[in-house]
Amino acid sequence: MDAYREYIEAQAKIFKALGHPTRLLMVDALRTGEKCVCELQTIAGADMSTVSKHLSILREAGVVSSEKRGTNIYYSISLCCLDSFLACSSAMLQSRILQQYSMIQSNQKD
Amino acid sequence: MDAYREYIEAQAKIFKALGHPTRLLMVDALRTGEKCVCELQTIAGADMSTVSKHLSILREAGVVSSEKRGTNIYYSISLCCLDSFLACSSAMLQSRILQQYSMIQSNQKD
DNA sequence: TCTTTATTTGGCAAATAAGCCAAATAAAGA
DNA sequence: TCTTTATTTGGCTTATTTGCCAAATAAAGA
Repeated sequence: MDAYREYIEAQAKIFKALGHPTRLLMVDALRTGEKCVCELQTIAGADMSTVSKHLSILREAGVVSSEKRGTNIYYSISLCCLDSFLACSSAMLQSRILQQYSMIQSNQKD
Repeated sequence: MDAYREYIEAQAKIFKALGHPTRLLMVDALRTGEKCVCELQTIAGADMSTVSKHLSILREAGVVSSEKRGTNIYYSISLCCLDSFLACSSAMLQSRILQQYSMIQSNQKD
């Protein structure tokens, strides 16, 4: 049962890494292809050191990987199922909004 | 662009809810079917109030939903794609372990 | 109505995470 | 070699989260 605990913790680490707006924003941007830290800084709109720390959290969780090329370090997505993750959670959010909307409708509150 | 920010934040909230060992453990247990809070307490091995607070985080993120029946409140999974989430992240963890293992092998460190 | 049982809430202390500045590193170019 | 540029690390403060206790709630049963 201890192996199970470790496994749960590793899995939680992945979700936790994705569970921060700035990190998710950067990961979402990486879906169109790799980007260097400076590009990600512009996208995130945060201090370079903050961005760097967020990226290392994502890297340690296995969500992204980095490669140095020339002067820059390029980050890209390494969690293969990320697209389906995001598609799924996005569908869920959308259906929730529709549900709320229909509740408002049936209550005639608008 | 502000709607996008909101959207990212809502999505991050889902991941954040799953990003805690105790919460993920409970969610994983719920995959076999609904459970009352007291059952989840036994599984989590934490104080009842702690469990209750974790459950409300999961509920607010839309991961689980609750229904009162008789004396108890039963929680069940409402995030439809949870199974594929977990299957995917688990496959990813497994491949990472295999990768590390083959690295150890090729370095003859064991 | 009074208890009991199941669950949530309030409040607080301890642990953890975030974000910024300054300093370190590392590699490329002059 | 000395600068410059890109990125990471250390350190510190502030904000957030966690987890427990005690108290509140709510509904069922005696």
